Amino acid sequence: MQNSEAMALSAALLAVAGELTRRIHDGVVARGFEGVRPAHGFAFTRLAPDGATVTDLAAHLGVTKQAASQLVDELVRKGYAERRPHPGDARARLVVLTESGWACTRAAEEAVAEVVRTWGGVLGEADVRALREALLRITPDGPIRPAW
Amino acid sequence: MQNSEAMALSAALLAVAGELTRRIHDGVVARGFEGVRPAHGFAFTRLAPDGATVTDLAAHLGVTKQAASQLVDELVRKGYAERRPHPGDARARLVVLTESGWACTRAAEEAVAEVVRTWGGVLGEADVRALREALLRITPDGPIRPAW
DNA sequence: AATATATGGTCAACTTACTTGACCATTTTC
DNA sequence: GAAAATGGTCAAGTAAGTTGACCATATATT
Repeated sequence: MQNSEAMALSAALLAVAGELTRRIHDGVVARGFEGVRPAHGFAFTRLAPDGATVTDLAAHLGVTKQAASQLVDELVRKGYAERRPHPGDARARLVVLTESGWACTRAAEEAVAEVVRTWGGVLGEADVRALREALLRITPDGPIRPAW
Repeated sequence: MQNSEAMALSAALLAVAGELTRRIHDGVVARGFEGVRPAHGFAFTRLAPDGATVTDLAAHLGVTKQAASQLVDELVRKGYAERRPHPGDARARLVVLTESGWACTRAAEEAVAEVVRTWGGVLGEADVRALREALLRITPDGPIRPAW
């Protein structure tokens, strides 16, 4: 592969990722959820199943636990999450989504589906599937990190 | 396409984009360029051919011209760019890369090539090509924006 | 069992990378 | 030639992270 082709791949990947983020955000806002930032979405995916501790969240997001705690403060203030006592560890607290938090999560999923549908319109179903499979194979482990 | 498949695609795309950014940054640092942020790379790609004005740069990056100006201040302070009078418009200034700026650009290109090579090792050349073509077809116009 | 160390969490202060608002110099429009 | 638009900067404010200090509880050491 030529150097310029690698650069084109890199630029396209980053541009598409930026556009995806923007359109998810717009879609969530369009569904009536304001004051939500992209970073909150990644917190939601970690909180969604059964809740998580602030420390879990910090590791998932790749930030300090202080930053994660401030983010939880914000989610609580906006009514998307709440802190509950942690069963079995009196130091810890379990952060869980409220009903509003679940609704916002569903809105984000709808927004994602909408964007992917437009990609399907351009590429066709088979190529979208191939894109997904290729990306899954090169997906790294480790914390979710902003693309820049 | 199922909703969960769309979510998997979205998550993989964002994770790969974040990892790419991180590895480019690491590669540039490993080649001896310190104090460079990912955002500088996008500025470099705009400045590279013939230079650009601060306003051009702001549009390219999707930020205010004040922010672009501050970013140029930083690049100048670090020796990667310089402000020259603009030929044909005495209001404007042409921001161009210094030799050090070009060297840093080349280092970033090498780092990108290195990452894409590892993807080639996992996917094979044909699938990397297909990935590039698919991404190019869904690449949006407009300013480069952070993925979150 | 008692003590030492590690872990979960928060408070406070600081930093960074942006923003908005005001303003000046030059260019373009009419 | 005057009015409006454009390129750029200065200054101050804001958002989202950081580091450092600290407390409460849990785990490990002896």
